[in-house]
Amino acid sequence: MPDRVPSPLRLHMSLARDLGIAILSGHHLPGDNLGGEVERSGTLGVSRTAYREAIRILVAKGLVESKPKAGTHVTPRKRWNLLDADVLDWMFSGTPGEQFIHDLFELRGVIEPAAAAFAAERHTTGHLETMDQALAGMREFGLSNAEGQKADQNFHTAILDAAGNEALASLASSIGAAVRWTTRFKLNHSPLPRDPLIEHEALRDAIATRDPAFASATMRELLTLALNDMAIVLG
Amino acid sequence: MPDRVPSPLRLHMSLARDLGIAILSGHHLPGDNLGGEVERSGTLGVSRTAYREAIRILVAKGLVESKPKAGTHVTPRKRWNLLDADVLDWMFSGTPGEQFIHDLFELRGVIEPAAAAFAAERHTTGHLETMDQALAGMREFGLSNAEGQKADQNFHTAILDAAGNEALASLASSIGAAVRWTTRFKLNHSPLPRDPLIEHEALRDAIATRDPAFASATMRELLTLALNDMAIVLG
DNA sequence: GGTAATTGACTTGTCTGACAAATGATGCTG
DNA sequence: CAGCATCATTTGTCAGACAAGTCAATTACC
Repeated sequence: MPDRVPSPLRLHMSLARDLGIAILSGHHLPGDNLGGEVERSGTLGVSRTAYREAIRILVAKGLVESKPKAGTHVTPRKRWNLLDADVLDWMFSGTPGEQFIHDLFELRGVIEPAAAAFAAERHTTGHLETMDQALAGMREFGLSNAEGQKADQNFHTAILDAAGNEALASLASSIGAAVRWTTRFKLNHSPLPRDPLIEHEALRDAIATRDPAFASATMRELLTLALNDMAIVLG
Repeated sequence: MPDRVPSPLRLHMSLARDLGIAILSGHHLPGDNLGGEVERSGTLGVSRTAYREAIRILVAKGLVESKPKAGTHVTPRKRWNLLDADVLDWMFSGTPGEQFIHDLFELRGVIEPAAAAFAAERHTTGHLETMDQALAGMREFGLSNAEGQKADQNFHTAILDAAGNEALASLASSIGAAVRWTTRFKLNHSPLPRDPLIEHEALRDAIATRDPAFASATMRELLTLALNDMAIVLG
């Protein structure tokens, strides 16, 4: 299977991405008017149709709202779906604010230990297998390349999955973004990043023993270490 | 200010809503093909433009995906943004599955105690005022009408807000949906629902004392009682 | 003179019809 | 039988028009 390169983004998605990034990066502030559809689509050199579809996407993600005569305005930050997969992607395409990184990790600290506890109670052999495959991937490729990073992400997703809670599982993409950011950030700032494989294996075993409190504590440990690594680099 | 009635949904949003509900209610299963754009927009009696904008919204929320020649397919459930405000609205416009309700409350059980702890540490007087206003609303109107239910929701949102974490705050709409459902459900099934005002006031005071552990425990208590109420009604 | 209803102009919303681009399926070729 | 070229179908994009909505100025009326 020749690694299907993801088909280039459609125009409307590409537009939504560009506008989304412009908003998330602070280039357009909440309350700002993006200008009329005809005017804006004109300067962008695209049809009003494509531009409107892009706006519909942004509206769906809570970044803007548009009313007749009033135009398209950036919504207050509180209304943004910050945990949406695309929004996080757009956020991390640049350099997100330090505060937001902190918040996202704090969310991890809330979600993942709880998920680990549930996973300890409810996991099936299938979930363990997925986790083991992910660990094997991390072991084989290391975290310095895309394959290994994907494996890391798969490991954390598998735990959310094993927790047997759809609402929690919906946060997998958000957590995944944080996971990706961690490795990317550490690789950029630290020449020899500590290999977190041991803690991951310990976590897997903790879940396998079906001891919720133990699994939760082990997850907390893993997150603490990950956070320490970043704190050290940040100074 | 004469209570602006929310302008009727635009056609594309209305279409997205209808299709979204059809998907969430299981009328269209994951993998199902929604049919071609021309065909479908024809039977719905709308233009392809409006139909396409509706599809863009559903794509943005992860419910469907469309590729040339392949058509528009419902995505696997795992890809759905179940915590999106609109998706939850659509979900609760019908009768959501019992398992999902359970999952959502379990998520509340993870998020809200943690948020209460953070709120105890970080809240400002402004947050306390908002909470007090919400409590006043609950006291004045009761939970049997829209005003009071809104106040209840505002109270919980204020706590997520006071936690000083944007990522957590993004879950406000999801939590809010669960809160709305609780009261609606209890009112429908129990003639004299227990008034949860006392616990809310206790929670407010717990947060005001700036004792994270205490605030967290009080929140857990409130949630336990709410869950018990529902369990009793469910039998 | 001030307030409320009316009109007007501008912007988003919707429709129509056409062409471009992508892709799954078909059938050909080695 | 595998791989490749072709084709037909469907989504993607474009252009232009009209409908519906909303804000603002203007007018009418008290």
